[in-house]
Amino acid sequence: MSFADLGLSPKLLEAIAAAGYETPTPIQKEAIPPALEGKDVLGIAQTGTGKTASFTLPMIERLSKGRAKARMPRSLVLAPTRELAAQVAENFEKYGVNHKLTMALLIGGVSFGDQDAKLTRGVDVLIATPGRLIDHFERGRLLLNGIEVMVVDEADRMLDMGFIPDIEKIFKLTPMTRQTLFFSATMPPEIQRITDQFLHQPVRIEVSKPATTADTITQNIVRVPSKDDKQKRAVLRELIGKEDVKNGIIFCNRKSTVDVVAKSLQKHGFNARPIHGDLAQSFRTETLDKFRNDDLQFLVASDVAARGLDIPAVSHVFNFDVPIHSDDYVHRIGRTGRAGRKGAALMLVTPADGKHLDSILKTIGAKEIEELDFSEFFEANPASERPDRKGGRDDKGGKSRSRRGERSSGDQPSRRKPKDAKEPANDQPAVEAQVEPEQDNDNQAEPKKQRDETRSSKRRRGGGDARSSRRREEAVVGLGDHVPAFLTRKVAR
DNA sequence: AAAAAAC
Repeated sequence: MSFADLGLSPKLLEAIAAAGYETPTPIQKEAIPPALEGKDVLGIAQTGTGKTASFTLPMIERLSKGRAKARMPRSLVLAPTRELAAQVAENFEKYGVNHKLTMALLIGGVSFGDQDAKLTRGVDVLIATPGRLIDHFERGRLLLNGIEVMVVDEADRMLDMGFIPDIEKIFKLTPMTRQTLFFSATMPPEIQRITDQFLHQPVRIEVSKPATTADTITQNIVRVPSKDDKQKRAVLRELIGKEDVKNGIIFCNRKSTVDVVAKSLQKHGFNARPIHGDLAQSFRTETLDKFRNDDLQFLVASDVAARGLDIPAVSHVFNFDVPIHSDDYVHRIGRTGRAGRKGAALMLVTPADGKHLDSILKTIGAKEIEELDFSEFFEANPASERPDRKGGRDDKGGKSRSRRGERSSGDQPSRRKPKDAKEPANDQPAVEAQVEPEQDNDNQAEPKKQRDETRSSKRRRGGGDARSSRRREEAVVGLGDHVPAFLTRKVAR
């Protein structure tokens, strides 16, 4: 079975071959033919299954005939995160090399004007995260009634993120005659309801999970006696030193922990950068690019990077924190051992993590994960009375130029009693955050703590609560004097 | 116990 058997055109087959693919994956085999016929597709599949190409290829085929009008895109792909949207765009570029398709990527955190200019010129493919798409729409810069194909990617994740009302709204703005390709890793009731409502006799395709746990990934844990993050960071360094790490992702549960761990690794001379949703988009993009190009060895990440991102050939995944939901564990370690390669997943487990570890073991269907013996390390470095490691840090920390001295006391574990180690990460970012190495974007320059507070209070006020989204639906914003009547009218379906 | 996403 080859791509040629799926009914794709020579132009497209050439691009696929040029990209180095020969055999379609199961979901591609099953989804592409009905999609080419114009049928709706409901794909139940995770990332790593070749899902993206299963919708980009038939879309390119379909869009190769016809031309886009200004502000009326012909197709729309919705993705939950900016990175994922950008990845879909790359996919279109890769497979669309022989087609003259125009494309716009509407995501937050980047300039509005460039996106708008593209919309004005007319695009065949619009790829977006829901927030920015609706923003454009409400400014009257975008019409969705020319949509021929609409794709919803990672729908269950959209549900987790509270995007479902937005998705429904967007569905209602597109013509009923559209073709819908809908993908979700799981089918919770809310998602089922959406597909019942908006898909027309879809071809349902379910592919099994990509080989995750047992097959290609070696999983281990390290028991850490203290839940002091400082000790965990020391263990992490020790662990990295013992492993033959080509490149690795280090997952933390909190954004603040991501910052601290990244800074700490940098100070110890590791090539590491943080990625999470509070960092400037330019920095996120740059970091991922570096990681993909092997210019970066360690990506310290929140769960923004746990799902969906296509980062090939990661040799190691480190779970600095035990994920709260066992699903997240599966997604995190799924970043390694991809495409049949070998991978290692290592996790730091403190006594407080027992419950979550149990649920992870249950989920992956294992009685236990083999434990690495770190007793010698802990004997040499007991958490409570370990001498301040600052000295050890300083001799490697030539990069961290400023103000280290004035806050030395803040970083001493002895200052804190185990009881109030409740928010271990909380006071430490303030300590380390300003030593930001080679970053020059303005977000980074602000004192971090304040930045976080501003953002979270903004979110609380503005965030997607029902009232504000209703307001959003009713108000027509930014259209000036010329508001076409059909735009102020609700679209009946 | 979190994270993600719009100015």
